[in-house]
Amino acid sequence: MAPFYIEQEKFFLSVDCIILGFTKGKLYLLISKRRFEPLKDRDTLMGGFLRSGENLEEAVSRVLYEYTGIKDVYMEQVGTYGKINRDVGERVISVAYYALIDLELFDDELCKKHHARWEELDKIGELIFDHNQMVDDTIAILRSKAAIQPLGFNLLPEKFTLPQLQSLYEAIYQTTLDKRNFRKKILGMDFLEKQPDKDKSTSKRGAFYYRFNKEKYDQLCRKGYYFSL
Amino acid sequence: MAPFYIEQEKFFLSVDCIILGFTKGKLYLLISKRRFEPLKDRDTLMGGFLRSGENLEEAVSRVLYEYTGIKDVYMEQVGTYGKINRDVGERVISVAYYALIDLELFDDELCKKHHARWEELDKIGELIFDHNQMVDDTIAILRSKAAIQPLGFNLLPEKFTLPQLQSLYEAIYQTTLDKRNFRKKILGMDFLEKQPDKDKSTSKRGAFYYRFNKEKYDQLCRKGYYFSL
DNA sequence: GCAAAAGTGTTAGGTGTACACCCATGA
DNA sequence: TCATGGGTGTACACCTAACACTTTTGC
Repeated sequence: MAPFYIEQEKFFLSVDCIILGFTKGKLYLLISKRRFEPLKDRDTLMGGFLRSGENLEEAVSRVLYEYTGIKDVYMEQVGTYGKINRDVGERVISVAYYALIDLELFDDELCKKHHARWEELDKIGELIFDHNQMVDDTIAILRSKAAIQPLGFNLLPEKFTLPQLQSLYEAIYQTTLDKRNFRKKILGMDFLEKQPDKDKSTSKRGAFYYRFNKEKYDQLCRKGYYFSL
Repeated sequence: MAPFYIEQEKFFLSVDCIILGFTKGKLYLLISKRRFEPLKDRDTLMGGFLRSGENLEEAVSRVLYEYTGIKDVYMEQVGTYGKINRDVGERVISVAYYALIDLELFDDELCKKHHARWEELDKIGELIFDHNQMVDDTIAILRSKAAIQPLGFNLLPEKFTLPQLQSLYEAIYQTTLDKRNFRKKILGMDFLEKQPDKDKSTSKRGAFYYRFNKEKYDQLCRKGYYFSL
């Protein structure tokens, strides 16, 4: 490549990850302690600087793997934050991505190693820079997307129960849903597969497992079908 | 500021603008000819490099003003495009914003000066780099947002008629709407103010002008009201 | 046998959608 | 007077939301 743009300025670019997990009816955010100056040891999202050999998504995957030990995570761009003084060190433009992970796959050892912790989403304290804003923007996106796309399944294990799924939606929308209406709607969509076995960890009777069938869902979409709540 | 991050790499950052206008029942995109190498003279979105003294939105406003002569435009971030080889010159990470402008305010002289032109949205040819992708992403966002937020008014003059407004929504969603149902719904929302005068440019009878009352709309929102289509 | 969570149908009210005719005016 | 686009009301189907009791089983 010829140096076409030499007269232009260059900038530091980072990626920040809003890593969400779900368990026991609550959404959790992975928070870490910043490892370097400025603002060393303050609460921060997982992040890292972009390197010249990688795409944005690759940088996010790298950071994600480093902090969680998980690969192949569902992620989406939240937006880019570029205010001149957002970083108190030097000017850094940051691209935020959120990731939804299944907490059962999560490596607790890595968590300790990075001084990272899962914090309840509605009890998050002050994070550095504009990281709280990034979290808020993520929640807004999650709410609007989860209603029209089956995003939530990324936060659950492969096999999950309907009460679990319902409590996930209740956590996302901070509301309570009618059990009967919820089941009617979600089962009417025809892309959940009932499994023969039950989860007996939360009740004596046990709740049947279901599985999200992506093929069926995609097939329905191609026929002009629309998911909605 | 101390040089905290010296060991990190820096990148070129640009902003690209998807500028949309609406007139005569159709959406138009402002397209320009690239003024420098590489790919000089090819069709491109309006764009420019970020400078160290400005926020992202300021860079967009600068580019927008330069090409259209308009200030105070409604704009939103579309996303950030950072693939390693997206720019054939050198690596450039680009933040895309869309802007909705009222074509009546538009300066045709500037258009000619910049070899820019309004192209019908569904007749856009090949643009440089990933600019077609940016346009597609914009349309997707516009469709999902216009249904739940009164965005469309940014594309119309202050005073507009209901047939105009309806044809705007028809253009955004590539569909036809029932006149009676549309009027019932939109007037039921109570933030359109009927004006005493008519637009007689499209019919002999003339259509009453309306005005979008942002105060009323905000007030309704605060009461938990939700706009929807 | 009882506590605790899982599972199951019906109804009323509201919302979306389809549909056809009269009105005002300039030419 | 006629052609053109602006404006109006109703009926039906569908979807949503509210609601209470039975089942299973470990203790």
